[in-house]
Amino acid sequence: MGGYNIPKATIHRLTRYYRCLERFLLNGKSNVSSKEMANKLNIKPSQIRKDLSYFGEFGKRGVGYDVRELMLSIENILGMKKNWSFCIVGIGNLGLAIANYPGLTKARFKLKGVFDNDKSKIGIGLHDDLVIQSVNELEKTIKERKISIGVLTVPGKYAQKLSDRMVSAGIDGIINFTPVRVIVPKQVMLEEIDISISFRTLAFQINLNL
Amino acid sequence: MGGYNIPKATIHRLTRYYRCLERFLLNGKSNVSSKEMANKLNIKPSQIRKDLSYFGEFGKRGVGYDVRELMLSIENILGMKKNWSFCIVGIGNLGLAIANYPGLTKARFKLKGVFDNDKSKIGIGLHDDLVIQSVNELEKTIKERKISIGVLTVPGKYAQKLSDRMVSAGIDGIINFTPVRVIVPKQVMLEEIDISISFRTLAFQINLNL
DNA sequence: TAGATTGTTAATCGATTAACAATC
DNA sequence: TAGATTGTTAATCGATTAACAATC
Repeated sequence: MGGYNIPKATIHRLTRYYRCLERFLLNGKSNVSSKEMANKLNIKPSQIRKDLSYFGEFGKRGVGYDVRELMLSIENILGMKKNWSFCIVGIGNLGLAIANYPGLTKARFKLKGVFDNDKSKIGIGLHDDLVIQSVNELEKTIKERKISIGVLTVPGKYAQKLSDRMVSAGIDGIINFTPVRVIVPKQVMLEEIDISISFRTLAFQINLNL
Repeated sequence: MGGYNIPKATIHRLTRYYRCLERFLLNGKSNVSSKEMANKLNIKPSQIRKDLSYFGEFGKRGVGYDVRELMLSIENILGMKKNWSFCIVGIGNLGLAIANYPGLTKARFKLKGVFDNDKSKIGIGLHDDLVIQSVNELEKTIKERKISIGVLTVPGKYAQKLSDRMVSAGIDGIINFTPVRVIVPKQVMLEEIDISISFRTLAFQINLNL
């Protein structure tokens, strides 16, 4: 059941640590201290050490961290070298944008299914090996292709129903881009990205500064 | 200079309160208590009252909140009835998706400029009244059309430079969709949305649960 | 008036940061 | 050994939740 109670912020920072280590490695550095990393990232050294301590001991006292080793450790922690399969439900502009998002393939997220309920879209090819399928085939395809992550980019009113269907097909996690909050059982992981809320928050802050 | 030190989470929740009030109004309710709202939203009543208390007193003790009045107050707090103009820098898949994002127009965010440096895209019309412009015209257009929000959907390596250019043209806020963090002066507001981090966080959580 | 619910103060919880003993 | 830096404990900070006096 996992669940060490690790702050989400820690996970976000781990990806930043990794990118930082990549740069150090490129510059030919093989060892690095939490202080050096913290300076680059504009955070406190103890934050880095605390974050890492959730997962084990990766450094040498008095010496620091081996860049390559720490990268491997973070790769392990985050499951970065695993291959993840995902599908996109709703091939509108946003769905298409995610299908073509360059960072995902590099990060081993492989698109294995695309669904829509618009008959004019069904059957159209995507990338080399995919065809837009009817949402009727959602459950069957998730099971057959062992898809573990589902991306919801449909109009809000369909979000909960399609989320339920993915859950019933055995999906492990859902990324919900609709403005509607969906409910999933606790064993299914959920990330919500509400683009309009970022616009709203920004507008509020600008408003405050006037 | 504003800056009451209001948690970002409070702003996010205010938009949820507003949506909740919309539903109550539709159901013909004209008065509502923090308890009733909290039940719907699955949070604590004191959270709602605390959030509202940052901005003033909006209820009647022993009675609750007038639904319509509270909606108006939230509209004011968040600047929801103001018109906001924004531009998109980088008309790839993601930029196009945001250009066509349905919630934004409804929320009074008006697209006033679209830029790219790909010659094959420049000159193409978008919506009724826009044409994709060269990034050379970025500063001029931001000033002429009084654009206050800039959306960055370019490859990461161009992010900082284009951010700087928008800042120098007098932009008020930037929404950065690239995986690269940008630095802006404190008077410029910044929101960062890293889509790949959500995939990564989800993968981590799934990994943990195995 | 008695009951209900606010606005606000105090307590709790969780995350960040500082301090330091352990140790390379 | 002396200096450096870790891993971890304790202190601080900030946000959420509970409690309650004010008051409709």
